[in-house]
Amino acid sequence: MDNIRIVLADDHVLVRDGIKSLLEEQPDMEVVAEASDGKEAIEILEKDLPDLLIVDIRMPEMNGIEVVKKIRDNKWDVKTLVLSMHDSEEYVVQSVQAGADGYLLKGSSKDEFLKALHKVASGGKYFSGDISAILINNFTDGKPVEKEKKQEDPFNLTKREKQILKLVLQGKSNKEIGNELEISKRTAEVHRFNLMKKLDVKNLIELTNKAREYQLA
Amino acid sequence: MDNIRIVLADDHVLVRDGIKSLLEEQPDMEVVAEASDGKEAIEILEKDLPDLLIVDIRMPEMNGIEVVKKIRDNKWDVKTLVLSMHDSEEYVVQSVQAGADGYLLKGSSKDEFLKALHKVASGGKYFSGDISAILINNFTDGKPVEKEKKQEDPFNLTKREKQILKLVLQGKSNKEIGNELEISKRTAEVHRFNLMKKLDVKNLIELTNKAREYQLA
DNA sequence: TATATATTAAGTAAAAATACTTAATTTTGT
DNA sequence: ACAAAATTAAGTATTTTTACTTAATATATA
Repeated sequence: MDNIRIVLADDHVLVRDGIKSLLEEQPDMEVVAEASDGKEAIEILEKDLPDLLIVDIRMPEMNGIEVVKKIRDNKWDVKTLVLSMHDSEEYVVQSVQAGADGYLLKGSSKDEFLKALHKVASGGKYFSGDISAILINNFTDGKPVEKEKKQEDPFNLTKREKQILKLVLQGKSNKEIGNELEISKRTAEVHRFNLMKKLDVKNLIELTNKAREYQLA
Repeated sequence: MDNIRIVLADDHVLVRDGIKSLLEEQPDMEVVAEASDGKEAIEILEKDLPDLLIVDIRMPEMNGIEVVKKIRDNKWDVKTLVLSMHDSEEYVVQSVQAGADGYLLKGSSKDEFLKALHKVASGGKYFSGDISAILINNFTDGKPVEKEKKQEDPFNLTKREKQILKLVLQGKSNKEIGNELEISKRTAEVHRFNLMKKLDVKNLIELTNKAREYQLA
C-alpha cells in the first residue's frame, strides 16, 4: 500500500513544522506540500491532488472552510481534516456543511490527531468533541439546503433587529439608537429586549460574544 | 554536558505535541514538563527549575509575559523563549521588558526555532524579526523601571481593579461581583467607575474592547 | 383579501449603571 | 514609622437597562 500523501495548510510555520515532524514519524504518511494560506492551498491542489489535506480554519486570503468548500464544489478526491485552535461549535457545523471529513479541536492530543488522520484517510469521518457521527449524517443527508440557510442565522433575527444589534454592539444606548434610526427610544428598548431573548443571553457581554461567535450583525 | 531541560507552556495540546516531537529529535534537548496555562507553568517552576521555558504569549489564567515577569521577579534561573503566533511589535517590547531571553514570531521556521533555542540556552538572546539586539540593549540598560511601568500597564490599574475588570468582562453585575469578592456592591461600583475613567471609555463595549486590546485582566 | 409577521411605541416597575464626592481603614513602600 | 497609595463603602441623583404587557399600524405572503 502506498503512503498517505498529505498537504498541510496553516499560516503558522511553526505549527506546520510541528505537525510535519509528527507526521514524519509515521511510516505510512508523507507530507508532499505545504501552504501558508488558502489560496496557496488551492493552487497546490490544482496541480496535484494529495490523499488528504490538513487545513487550519483561520488563514489569510481564504479560510480553511472555504478551501474545503472549494474541494467539494470541484469534486476533487481529497479527504479534508480541519484543524481549529479554538473550540467553537459553529466552526464544527460550518466545516461539516462544507464537506470536511474530520475536525479537530484544540484539545486534541498527538494520539487523537493520528487516530483522526487514519480514520479520515481510510474514508471515515472524525470529529473531536461530542459531535456524534449521527448528527453529522443528519446534516449531510437530510435537508442540507434548508439547514444551511438556518445556520446562517440560527436566531431568526429580523432586518430591524440586526440593524439594532449592530448599533448595540457599537456601544450605543437605546436613546442614541432611537435618534439614529429616528424611532422612539422605547422601540429601541423593545428590539434590544427581543434580541436578548432570541439570542438567549442575559447581559451585554454575552450578547456581544454570541453575536461575534455567530457573526451576526 | 547535560541535556537542556525544557518546559513547554502552551494551551494548545497540538502545538505542544508538535514542538515536543520536534525537540525530541534533538539529542541535546529534553522536555521535562508541560503546562497548559500560565498558572500551571508557575506551579511546575516552583517545584523544579528547568534550564529553559518555552512559553506562548496567549494563555488562559496567566499569559506568557506575566509568567516571564514572575520568573524575573523571583530571580529564578530559567531562560525564557516567548512564542507568539501573532506578529505584534507591542508583544515583543513587552516580552523584552519582562525579561525574556528570546522571542519568536509566527514566521519562524523549524531551523530558526532550533537556532533560537540553542542561542537562548547558552545564555544568549534571540529575537526574530527586525528587532535588533541594539534596540533590546537600549531597553534593558536605559531606564527600565520607568519605561516598564508604562508599558506593563499603560493604565496603572491596581490589582483589585484588574480583578474586578476580569469579572466585569465576564458579564457580572456589581452585585454579583460584590458577592463573589465579599465586598459591598457599592465598592464594586467604585472600582467599575474608576476603571472606566482610567481606561477612558464611556460604556461596557468600549471597556471590553480596550481591555482585550491591551490584554488587561 | 385574509392572515401572519414585523415594526412601532406607550405603561409600569424594578434593577443596574453612571457620575460624582467624601471619608474611614488597610496596605505598601521607603 | 510615616507617607502615599489602595481598598473599602456610604451618600445622592440621574440615566439606562431589564422585564414584561398591551396594542396600534404597517408590510409581506399565502
